[in-house]
Amino acid sequence: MAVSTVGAASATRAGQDPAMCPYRLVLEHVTSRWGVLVLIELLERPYRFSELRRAIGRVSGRGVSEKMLTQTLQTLERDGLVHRDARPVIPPRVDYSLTDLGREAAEQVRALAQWTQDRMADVERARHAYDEARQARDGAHNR
Amino acid sequence: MAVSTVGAASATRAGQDPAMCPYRLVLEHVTSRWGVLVLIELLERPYRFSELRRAIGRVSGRGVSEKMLTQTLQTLERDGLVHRDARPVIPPRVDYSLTDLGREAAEQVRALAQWTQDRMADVERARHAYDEARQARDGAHNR
DNA sequence: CAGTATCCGTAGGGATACTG
DNA sequence: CAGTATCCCTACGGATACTG
Repeated sequence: MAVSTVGAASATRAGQDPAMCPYRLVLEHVTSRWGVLVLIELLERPYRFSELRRAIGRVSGRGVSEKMLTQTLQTLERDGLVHRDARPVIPPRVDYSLTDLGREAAEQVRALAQWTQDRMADVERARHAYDEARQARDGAHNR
Repeated sequence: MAVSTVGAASATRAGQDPAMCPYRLVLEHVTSRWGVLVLIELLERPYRFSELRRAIGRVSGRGVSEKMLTQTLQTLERDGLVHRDARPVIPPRVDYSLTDLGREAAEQVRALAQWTQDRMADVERARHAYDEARQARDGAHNR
């Protein structure tokens, strides 16, 4: 049975909408495109800004824009998940790391990401089955 | 230490970009705004289309549009997480439920949502601290 | 009821240039 | 290096109307 009140949903644009129940906002920060990646990477070790940027955009297509990374980090910092350690040296050096709270979140996110990877085979099979069924249907429809 | 390969990230627009490593796509489907809510609701019990629509948009602001719910459900169905049971009666009746695979995903998502709720107090405190520190800084900056 | 098809607005997010 | 400030565009997602 349900764990408790999680089943109570809300909606509206995510962004800054004040009319949304507060926990949904945090959830969206954590599950956001870059939020997910930032948390997972920081679970490994602390990172500097540009270092993190490169780490995230490692594989395929271009990575995060500076703007988005900044924005993501600020949001997560404000929520108390990420710690920002800016040291007044030249050139500037800023290290980002997880807080205890952030680590808890990151572990859950990583678990989900890991699950996704582990189950990719099943997903791929489901997709092919779906696509073939669809094609058969559309074919019948057109003849 | 890291569980394995999850730390390897990718990027590019989520949508249908073929150049993104496949598991990231599934992760984005699962963590998408409506995907999260659909999975959590369906964990409770099966739902009919409109019923699900209403259940999701229960609390605050307006809920999901038909379009978005349809799209979300189709994506999740294609990924093999949701089962669609369309019965040829009049009026049409379609029930959505979780597959075994979907249930695994949904449980992780619900755990994350639950965690978020449980830790809201900490998050709120962090936010106030952040906002005050920021205001103090900006104040000093302007004087 | 359960969708599909269209039109359309907006803000999410990328690229670039500039600052401390 | 680590950001901020701007410009700009597209695709996410809402509203509406129509179909099976």
